[in-house]
Amino acid sequence: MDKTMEKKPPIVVLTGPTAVGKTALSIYLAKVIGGEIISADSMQVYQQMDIGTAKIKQSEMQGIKHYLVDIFPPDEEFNVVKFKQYADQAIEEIYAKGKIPILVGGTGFYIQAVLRDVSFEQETVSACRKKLEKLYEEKGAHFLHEKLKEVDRESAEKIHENNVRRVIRALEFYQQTGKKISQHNEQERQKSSPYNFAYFVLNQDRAKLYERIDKRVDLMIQEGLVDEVKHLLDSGYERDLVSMQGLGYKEICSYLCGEISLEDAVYILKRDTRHFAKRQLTWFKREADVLWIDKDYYKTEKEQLTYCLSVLKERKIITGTIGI
RNA sequence: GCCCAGAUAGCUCAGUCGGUAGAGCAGGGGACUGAAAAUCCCCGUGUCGCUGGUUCGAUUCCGGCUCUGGGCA
Repeated sequence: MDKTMEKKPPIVVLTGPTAVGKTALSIYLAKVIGGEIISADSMQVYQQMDIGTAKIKQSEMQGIKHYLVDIFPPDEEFNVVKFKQYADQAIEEIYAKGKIPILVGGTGFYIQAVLRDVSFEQETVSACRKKLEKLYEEKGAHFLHEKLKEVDRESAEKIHENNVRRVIRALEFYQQTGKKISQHNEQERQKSSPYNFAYFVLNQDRAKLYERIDKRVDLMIQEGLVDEVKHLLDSGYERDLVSMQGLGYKEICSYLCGEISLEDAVYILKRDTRHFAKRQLTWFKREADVLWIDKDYYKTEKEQLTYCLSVLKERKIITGTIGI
């Protein structure tokens, strides 16, 4: 073994806002460096949800193994903790084969959990959250926020009282572990990554991205998104499932239930997807050590790939012999 | 051709009893550590259609013009 080589295990991340073109580049990259793909996408894990999640098709995979795609029914709740468990396991499997794991997908939160090896407290999913939700219904957001102030002042200062979901989570954390979530977060933030990683974010001019989003939504409708959602509802999967909160699903549900016209549903879906892309970008901007791949500069996939490879060689994630 | 109603932010519109204007949406920025495609926070100057008049002062009142709806011929 070369002593100068990085001791940390290698990992590649390829992300970016929705519809920017991650999938195509990821396959190209995986083939060239001998990698396997772990999907970092909170919605593509669900079976029967293909069109709306823009899930990669078997034929598009070109023989590259994908982990964490299509693994749960729509009524199974998925979250970061599960993601972290499955992803860590997949990473081990990939190393065992002597290959490089490539994390591909737009859920920045999930990527962070794996890359920084965030540890999650052992918590039992209890009635605790339900109780807090009920408390909110009865007493309102301000009351809950005041309650949080009593047990974890720092969190209360950081979390806006209208952000009920996060206020509830902070309270839940305290009740379940006896610790303050603000302290836990602070601890985890200090951690440095156990990996020798390259974190690529594919991006392009905002107006062009929005055009792509609009087109992709139109395409989803053409490909039968409405039927897909209808089939899910007919199969007994209800609107309030976590999976059904995904973009494309909640809007089409609203149409199928007669609340809005299809035209309005499409308009809202496009708009919400644009908003989502913006939020993703905000996340990536804040992440440290991010390598932006500007599509307006690296215009072709080949140029994008060449850039990636140069970084990977420099960081000794791949050896110098690999080329296109 | 005549009558009526409009013309104000990218869009839909409110408003100023005359002292140069503000909502929603769009758009922009931000937060995020067990729902994250979720959840939440912050950001509003624009020849007030053009042109005369009245006035200390007009986007606001009056006249003319242009355009857009609707009606009558």
